Amino acid sequence: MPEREVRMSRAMLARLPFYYRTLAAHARAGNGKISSSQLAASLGMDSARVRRDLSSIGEFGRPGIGYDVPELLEALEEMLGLRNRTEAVLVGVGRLGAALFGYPGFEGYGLRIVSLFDSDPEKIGTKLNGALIRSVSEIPHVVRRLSIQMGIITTPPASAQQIADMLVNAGVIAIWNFAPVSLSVPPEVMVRDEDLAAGLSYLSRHLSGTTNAARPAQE
Amino acid sequence: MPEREVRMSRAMLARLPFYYRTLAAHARAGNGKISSSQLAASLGMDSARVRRDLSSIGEFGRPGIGYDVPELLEALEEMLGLRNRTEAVLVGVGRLGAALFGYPGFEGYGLRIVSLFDSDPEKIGTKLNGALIRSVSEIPHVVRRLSIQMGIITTPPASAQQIADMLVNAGVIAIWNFAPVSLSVPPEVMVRDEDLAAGLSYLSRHLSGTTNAARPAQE
DNA sequence: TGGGGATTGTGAAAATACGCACAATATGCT
DNA sequence: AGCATATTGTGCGTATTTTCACAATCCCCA
Repeated sequence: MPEREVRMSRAMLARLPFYYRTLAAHARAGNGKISSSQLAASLGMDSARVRRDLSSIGEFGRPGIGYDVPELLEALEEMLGLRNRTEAVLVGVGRLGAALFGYPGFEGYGLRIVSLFDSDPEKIGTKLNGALIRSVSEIPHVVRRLSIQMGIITTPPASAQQIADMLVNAGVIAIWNFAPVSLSVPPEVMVRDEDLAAGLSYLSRHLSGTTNAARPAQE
Repeated sequence: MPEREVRMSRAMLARLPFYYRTLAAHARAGNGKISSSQLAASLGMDSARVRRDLSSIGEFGRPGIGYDVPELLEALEEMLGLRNRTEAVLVGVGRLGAALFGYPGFEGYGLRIVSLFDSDPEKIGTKLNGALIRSVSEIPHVVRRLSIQMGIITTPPASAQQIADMLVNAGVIAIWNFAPVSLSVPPEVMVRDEDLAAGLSYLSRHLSGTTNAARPAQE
């Protein structure tokens, strides 16, 4: 029953999606095998790190050969939870919210946005790409009824915390937060902050010439 | 002339935008002072780390008092390069590209998107919010002529590398990449990958129940 | 069958990053 | 003035992460 001691560091976990992405590209290109050095080169990192990361999720490599792309891909999908279909609600149908809702790429990751909410009376009741925009006051009802686990917040920062509270109370356990504020949530709820301004700052700093930093790691 | 030994770790650099964000919110709320513990609480981190980070960019705190919000804010703006106006071009006017172009929040960070490009003949020549969408073949000309330093890539992954090459050749030194691929660029060019799918994976993993990880750090 | 070249997995060292704990400093109140 | 309270800046031990380096493993081909 000792499943295999899965000892995964925080930093490594953040890298898994990048391995996945690169492997998927290789799979599409028809490569059946890939070496740690190739993978490292594609991602601009060290090959030893790739090997250690991959070895920590299982034994997929064969010495002298490399990694089996489909096999590894499958393991990563499993590990990343991409095989589960996830249903989410999106709150805040502004430009960003609309873009996310229309983004076709999420399907491949098992995500489906099943309901839209906004607080603007002008928007409530209208449709976006065929989906009805509901009042935020309906969040508790809808989320609970559909047993939604994920909430996507694309509201202005001022209302984000309040929305987060509503979502959490209604049973959401994962929040994808695009509002530029840090949310407080109970420890069992996972929050992923996607702060566009932070990314922008990173680059601005480079442009201002104040820096001499090397190329940043991803994300 | 020893400017002050600015020794900044990579990890710390990634946190600066979050300090900035939180401080800006406090400034708007009218608070003139803030303590490391308040700041830490807002961001869900340790106060010692806040103090060490802030002390490494200068001496802004006063023992027994805390930090002067406007002063610190100014220092962070300087440090993050937010005082420079940055002009950028955006390539790939799909849903995401359009959302970014219309996003008003970037102004506060000194970013202005001055030109849009796409390869779709249907889009070329049309306007988005009053801005003309040009053919990607005009990238070299426009970027060079306007001395643009930043390129935003919101194209499909397949063409992202090619666009990156064009941008770099035309003189761009910072790339904000929303396409889910790792770009190869010369070392002097800085790339920031903004991979939405990576964020999604992070949360999916939690939902699949495979995890027992605590709340993740930001970004 | 055996040697050569490639590549993994990992022990151990090095480098980073974290957080505790406390001396030093500042304010306010009596 | 003197004491109580608040809060910074940082030395230092610990934990985490990265990198090096190499034995072990595997395929290919003669």
